[in-house]
Amino acid sequence: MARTVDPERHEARRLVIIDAALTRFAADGYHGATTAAICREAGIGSGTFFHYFPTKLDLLLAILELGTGEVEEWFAAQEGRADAARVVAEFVERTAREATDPRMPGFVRAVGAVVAEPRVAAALERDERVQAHGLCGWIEAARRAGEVRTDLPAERLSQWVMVVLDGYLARLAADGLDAAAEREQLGDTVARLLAPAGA
Amino acid sequence: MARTVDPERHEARRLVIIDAALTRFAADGYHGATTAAICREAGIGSGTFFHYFPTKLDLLLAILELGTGEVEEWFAAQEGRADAARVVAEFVERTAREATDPRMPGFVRAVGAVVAEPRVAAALERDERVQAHGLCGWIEAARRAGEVRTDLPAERLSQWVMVVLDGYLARLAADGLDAAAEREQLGDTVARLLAPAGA
Amino acid sequence: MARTVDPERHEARRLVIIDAALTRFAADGYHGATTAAICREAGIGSGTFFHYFPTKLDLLLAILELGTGEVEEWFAAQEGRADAARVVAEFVERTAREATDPRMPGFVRAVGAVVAEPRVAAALERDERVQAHGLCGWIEAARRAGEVRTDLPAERLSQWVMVVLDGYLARLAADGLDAAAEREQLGDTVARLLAPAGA
Amino acid sequence: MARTVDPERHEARRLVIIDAALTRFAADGYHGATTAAICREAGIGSGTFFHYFPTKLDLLLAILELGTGEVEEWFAAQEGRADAARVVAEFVERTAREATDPRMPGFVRAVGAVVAEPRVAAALERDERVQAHGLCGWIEAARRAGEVRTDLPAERLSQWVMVVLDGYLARLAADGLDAAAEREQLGDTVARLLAPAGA
DNA sequence: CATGAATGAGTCTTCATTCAT
DNA sequence: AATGAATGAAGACTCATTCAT
Repeated sequence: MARTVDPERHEARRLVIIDAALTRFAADGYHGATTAAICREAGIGSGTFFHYFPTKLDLLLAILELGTGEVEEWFAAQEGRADAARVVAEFVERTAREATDPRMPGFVRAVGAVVAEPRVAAALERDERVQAHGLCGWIEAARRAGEVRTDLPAERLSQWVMVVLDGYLARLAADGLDAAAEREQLGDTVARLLAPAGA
Repeated sequence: MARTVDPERHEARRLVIIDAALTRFAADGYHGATTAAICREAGIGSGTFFHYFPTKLDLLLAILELGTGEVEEWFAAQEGRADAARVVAEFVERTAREATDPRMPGFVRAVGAVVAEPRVAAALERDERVQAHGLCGWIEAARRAGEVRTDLPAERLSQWVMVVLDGYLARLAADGLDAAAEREQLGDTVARLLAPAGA
Repeated sequence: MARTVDPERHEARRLVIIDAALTRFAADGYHGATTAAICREAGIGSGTFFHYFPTKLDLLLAILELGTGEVEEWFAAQEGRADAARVVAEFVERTAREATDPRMPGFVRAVGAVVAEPRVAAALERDERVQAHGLCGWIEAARRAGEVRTDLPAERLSQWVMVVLDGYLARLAADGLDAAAEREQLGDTVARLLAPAGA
Repeated sequence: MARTVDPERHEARRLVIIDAALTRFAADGYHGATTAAICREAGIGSGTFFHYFPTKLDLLLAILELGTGEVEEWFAAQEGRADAARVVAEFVERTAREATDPRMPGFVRAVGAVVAEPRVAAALERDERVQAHGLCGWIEAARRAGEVRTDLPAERLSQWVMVVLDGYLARLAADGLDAAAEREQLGDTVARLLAPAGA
């Protein structure tokens, strides 16, 4: 009788809810996406929802952390590579690929609606730190290899790479850009940004 | 006889409310900023609010339109100038100056929370069209003057300038960038983006 | 300078407001008719409204009292007549004629929405008393003349005449009846109600 | 597995709310009866209210439809009877019995306050059609049996029966009539209305 | 007198969250 | 574990009424 807690089943369902939430948040915004709508999308009852997440906000945070974790893992997987400039370029490509999910820009906007919440601010900060730190290391290495301009410190350069990446995501949301057509251009823009002074 | 209608007083008060709303929206987001809080900030009663704006959403739209109008006027004022590349640079500077208002990034995020609303989407689209159209003309002129790369059409280039501007605003909000320190860098980044191929 | 209070002008304007209110109340109900709408209909400012009536409710009461007064006057004008049964019939006709104003049924319903208000209840009671009392006297006289049934006291008979009159008004409102076509039938119905037992 | 859905419990509670609303509407009118007051009367939380009815207006409509349904059922149950005139009389009695609920007249007035609402108008129209149609059939039959006057078509006669019924309800509300004492008189009045010409 | 801008108390309604089953 | 009925705090908005001009 005693249903042993099945961690796999639990995790699978958790992911279903996260995916449903991503869809609803992206389409309707954080406040526009009611827990009821998320439950409907996930095919669960409202009571079940709160078995998995104590709060609607916790669900948002879970999605955020999932993303941060993936970035962390990605950088961890690059450890030891010698072609620093290539790593930076591949990170940009990776981000562009992520942005291919049509829900991404909407989700980013949804998160923006709740940054006043300290826990969201913290999660966002951590995400940015992970990205900035990851980028910074490789940009520094590329700089030493003479593949990147030296008039600015690596920290600021990685911030500016993130400026372009964030802007790219924002313009996708605004329908100003076509994700498929502009992925290449994104790489070129970052290249121009990082190019040594007299290239 | 006593015509109490004082259009100036009316307009002044309207601006007070708009300013208060800008503050609250930026700090708490669209949904986080209650009409009560906006009224408190503006020093008016809740009834007065709805004397000036039929809806909280209409207030947001009024702010948006105010911004669009200023951009329109700015471009109208440049009409006839011959130094196209300089105009583009000045537009970027102008945007950076606007971004100096610490409420700007927060407000942009607040707007993002309501894009699902058709009227907001329309207002946003109009704003982007005005910016894109204004930029596009001058970039085209600068291109003909050989001051801008020719491998991409002016339309796409203006989109990419907006990528950088949007990203700049977003990173300011994320505290990744320091508005005062990076304004110059912004100009340089756009310059690199637009520079002719073999510069 | 000293504008002497012009009682005629004042009374005229008062009637304009009353007329406008009758229109709005009839069309939108008591709560549906906002003071703003009544002012618009009357062509006055909202401030002026409260110069003439301390309260929206007082306006309703004024209309009610106007009606009661007219009934009172009508009965006073019949004083001394000898054809009692004819007077009763003429009162019914008079009521049917009043009901010709397309706003009447709507207004009656509007009043119904506020009977919980003691002052309205009192005004209504007074109106009914005036009608019942007026009718009762003539029915009594007609009864003595053998023109009206004697199995019921005059008080109850006048109540039943009012049942038919009230029902007539209600059905007009419900579009069940056509005012023009059924006025004659109304007289016949009351006649049947009052006819001596073996007629 | 635990299907919590208990349709009986749901329906029971729905009826509790309807009953509470009938009480409040009757006492305070449609606008005077706040949802809060209805909830208090029903012993439920404000949130529960909207679990059962999407809108205060929908609650009113539900009551209306309940009444219409009962009339429909009543007429359906008479199907096949041969004593047409008796059926008409019994319908009048039935209506008088309904009017015994002291909340009835007040509720009717409450409905009157919202007839401007199209949905209410439609529900009311349907109710009247059901009553008129039901009555009309039996009056026609009675007419053919020589038990009812033939100088007016059955349609108009049923309208006039409704005039008396509506008026009866209205006078009860006005305290002009005593429900217990006058029920018999109601039957007599309708009988006089329908009696063949030379009775 | 006439005006209409300003007011705030009061309403309906939404929605995240709890809990008995 | 899963469910969904129940909850009530919170928020946008309406409108009769006041008052300075």
